[in-house]
Amino acid sequence: MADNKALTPRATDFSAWYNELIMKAQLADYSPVRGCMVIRPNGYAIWEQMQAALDRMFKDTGHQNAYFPLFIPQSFLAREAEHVEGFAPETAVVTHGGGKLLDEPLVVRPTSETIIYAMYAKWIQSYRDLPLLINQWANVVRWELRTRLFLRTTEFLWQEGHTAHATEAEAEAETLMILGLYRNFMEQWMAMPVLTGRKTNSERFAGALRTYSCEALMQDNKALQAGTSHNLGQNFARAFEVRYQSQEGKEEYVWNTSWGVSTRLVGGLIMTHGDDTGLICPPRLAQYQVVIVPIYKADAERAAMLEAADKVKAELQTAGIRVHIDGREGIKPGAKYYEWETRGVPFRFELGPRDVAGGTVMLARRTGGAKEPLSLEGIGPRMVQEVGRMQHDLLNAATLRREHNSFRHPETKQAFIDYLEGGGGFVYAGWCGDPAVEAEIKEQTKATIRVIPDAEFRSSEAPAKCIWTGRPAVAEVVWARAY
RNA sequence: CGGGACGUAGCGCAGUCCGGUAGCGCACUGCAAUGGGGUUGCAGGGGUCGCGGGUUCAAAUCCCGCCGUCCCGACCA
Repeated sequence: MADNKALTPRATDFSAWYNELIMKAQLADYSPVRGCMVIRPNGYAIWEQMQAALDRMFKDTGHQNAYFPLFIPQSFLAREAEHVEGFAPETAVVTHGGGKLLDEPLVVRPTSETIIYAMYAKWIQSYRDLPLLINQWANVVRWELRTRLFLRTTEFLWQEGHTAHATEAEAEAETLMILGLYRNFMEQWMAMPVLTGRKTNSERFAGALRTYSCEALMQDNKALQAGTSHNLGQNFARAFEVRYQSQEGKEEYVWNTSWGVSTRLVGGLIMTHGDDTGLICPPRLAQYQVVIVPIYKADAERAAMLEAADKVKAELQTAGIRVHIDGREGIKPGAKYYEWETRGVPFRFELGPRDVAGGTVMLARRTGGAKEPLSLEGIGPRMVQEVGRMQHDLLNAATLRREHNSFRHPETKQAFIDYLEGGGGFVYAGWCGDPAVEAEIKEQTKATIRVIPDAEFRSSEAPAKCIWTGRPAVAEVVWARAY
């Protein structure tokens, strides 16, 4: 096991807390290769739960999985001007194979648009082939200078959806549908509230027409871009000659979308719910939703408690609850409690002789509150209810925190600056639409426009003026320092 | 790539100034007791002191070179 000391409190050093939590909960470890990360079983289990939920959602909306290769001919990347400009600086390039210099270097995919649309060009002939809705689960490599476990690593795991449509409207509808799907996943599964909206041009995906994103606010009041969905327009279709014959018999370029979420979400989960004890994993994503700690003295008691635990486990499993019995010997119950709390298990059952005699278990919730004896009668349905409630409570608490750390209608430029420099979260303010102003604000405050928010997130009264220049505002935008 | 710090057991460190048997805490292994919130006791295992060279009877320690890591700045899911 890892060391037994408490974590650095979040208030003391948030970043140290984050790193220590990951080590202590054994979610990941540093690899021998700089910037890379080993995802350990505890961390990978969360990712697997995420994958399972998202994969179901993608399939329910008509997508199929496929797999495209890791290596991309370097020339492919160059075919779309903005794309190559955006990604070339951070690619890893393979120059040798089998001991020989390659005729053409191979890029290790930083994202797969180019190779996928090269293939789509072969597969799509007619409007009858559209829409083409494909997703892939893959690893990608981006040669980052500054890395953080889960949040930004040189190699990371993700899914990337790539679709082709006959019309711009269809592509836009797909882009927005996925944005909503992501939001739903983040709220309902991760219990992580997000703002949705459009990115400004400077934050747009390299090669996209428009980029939309989900933005979450972490406990240190920094924003996390949690997922993006791009309307690629016909940029890649033109670069890769992805054309189809329309119903009217005309040759047209397809309209593409691409969208992705990554293992970064695990980092978002940690920084949304974690506390000074460790991880708090929302029950819907937890590897184990309930851990049973048997309590005993003599050997005879141990056997009886384990047997009772098995029965409880079976009942919970029947109700669809994921359960683990911690029957390890030589570790005191208290030590087990701390360990499972660090790992974020939502519910703990303590099961000892007194409970068995009384037909109860002692329930402890990871989110706090007093321990509570539960009757074994109907324990399955009861825990299903508890899972739903904790899921709801976590989302609620995170939403309240975000709103508490949001600032609408700063009166003056100085108030805007003060809020950001004082460690504030999301600031809603008017913007004149000038990219130079956006850059200047970033320069001075380190904050960027996270998103031009969707209608439901906008302030009831739209700001009339740009917070920086006083010129007429083209939109209300959300500013924050970001990961 | 620029500025700063640091490399000694799995982790955290002391020892380096002033050369002389490689240590401490935690973790780990075994046994026993303990067991409803981080358990004690006893006994153990584990080190090319980042790498290479030099000085010296003798180098973790002094000198030279290299490598690596972390933090701060320019780029980013």
